[in-house]
Amino acid sequence: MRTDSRLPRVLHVLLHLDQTQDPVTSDQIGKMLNTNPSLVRRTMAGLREAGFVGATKGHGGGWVLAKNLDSISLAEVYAALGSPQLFAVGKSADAPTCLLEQAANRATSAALEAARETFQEKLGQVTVADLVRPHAQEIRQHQEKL
Amino acid sequence: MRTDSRLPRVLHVLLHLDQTQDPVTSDQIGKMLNTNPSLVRRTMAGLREAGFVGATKGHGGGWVLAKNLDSISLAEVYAALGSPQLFAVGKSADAPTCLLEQAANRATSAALEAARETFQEKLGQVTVADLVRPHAQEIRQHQEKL
DNA sequence: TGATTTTGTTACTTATAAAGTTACATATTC
DNA sequence: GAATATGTAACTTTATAAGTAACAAAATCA
Repeated sequence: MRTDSRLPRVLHVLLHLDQTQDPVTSDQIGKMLNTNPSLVRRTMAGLREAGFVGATKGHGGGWVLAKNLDSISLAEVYAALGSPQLFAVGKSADAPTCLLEQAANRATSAALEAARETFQEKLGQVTVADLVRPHAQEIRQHQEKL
Repeated sequence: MRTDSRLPRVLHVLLHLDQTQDPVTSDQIGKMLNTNPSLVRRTMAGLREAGFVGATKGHGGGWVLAKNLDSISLAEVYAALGSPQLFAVGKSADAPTCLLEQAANRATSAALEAARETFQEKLGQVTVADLVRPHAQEIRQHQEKL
């Protein structure tokens, strides 16, 4: 498949929404993302369900932030998108009978799961607001290690 | 795309090759992997170039191990495959001009790169031989932490 | 020598999931 | 009632590994 770019895209959108009070239409967002409004609505749906944004119809409608960006971690954004498939690499089969194949799958899965944990940890340590606060991210991560 | 299962597949093959002295044909390997000989040859090509296996043509030909499995780490196997694309998730664009998009990409890439490091570390701590030596993998990893 | 086996490689098709597109019902505002 | 937006369903496109077919080259066997 193509590379899934929904996470950076919605982060981008959230940062833009934070810069204005007025609702931003899917059409305007589509222009920011170089895509079309329908895809924007589909992609943002998860964030709406999670309560991070609100959408209103009709004249003057559009998307607005419904929560402060410093109270939303990147991990929550990823989850709101439905925790999309992270890896392009995976096991050979779900439940092979061959013991050697099982061993190969176990080792592959173990490395992938460890990587997934790191990914989730990293996302959990950063809020969306941190992204535009230079070095805040590094400081926060350093403090967590103490 | 489909999930890339080359890593567990070639690990599976290496473990099988270790169980016999005779060359194993691509056709026989194809039956183990539920695929066809041509794909086997294509997939194994990297391991041949890396010197992990050898292939001989003609009657009685096929694939044989060219190196001891306890001297091959999973990281080396992954590299021999050409270090395939690990993630299904990625940045929104390569070099966006929007500063907010840059920030979104930076954060996404940072989490992915941290995950990749974990993946590589994990693969580096295990040899192919470890896969069929129960608990050897855990012991080795525990020792590395000391 | 000539038939057979097997790899090495190229070219092409299929499968899968996100991206992209189109269309329209529904809701809100003017 | 006209215009503006979202919500959603259906469909097409794209990208990449898997899968397939075909054949030249090399090695073995009779």
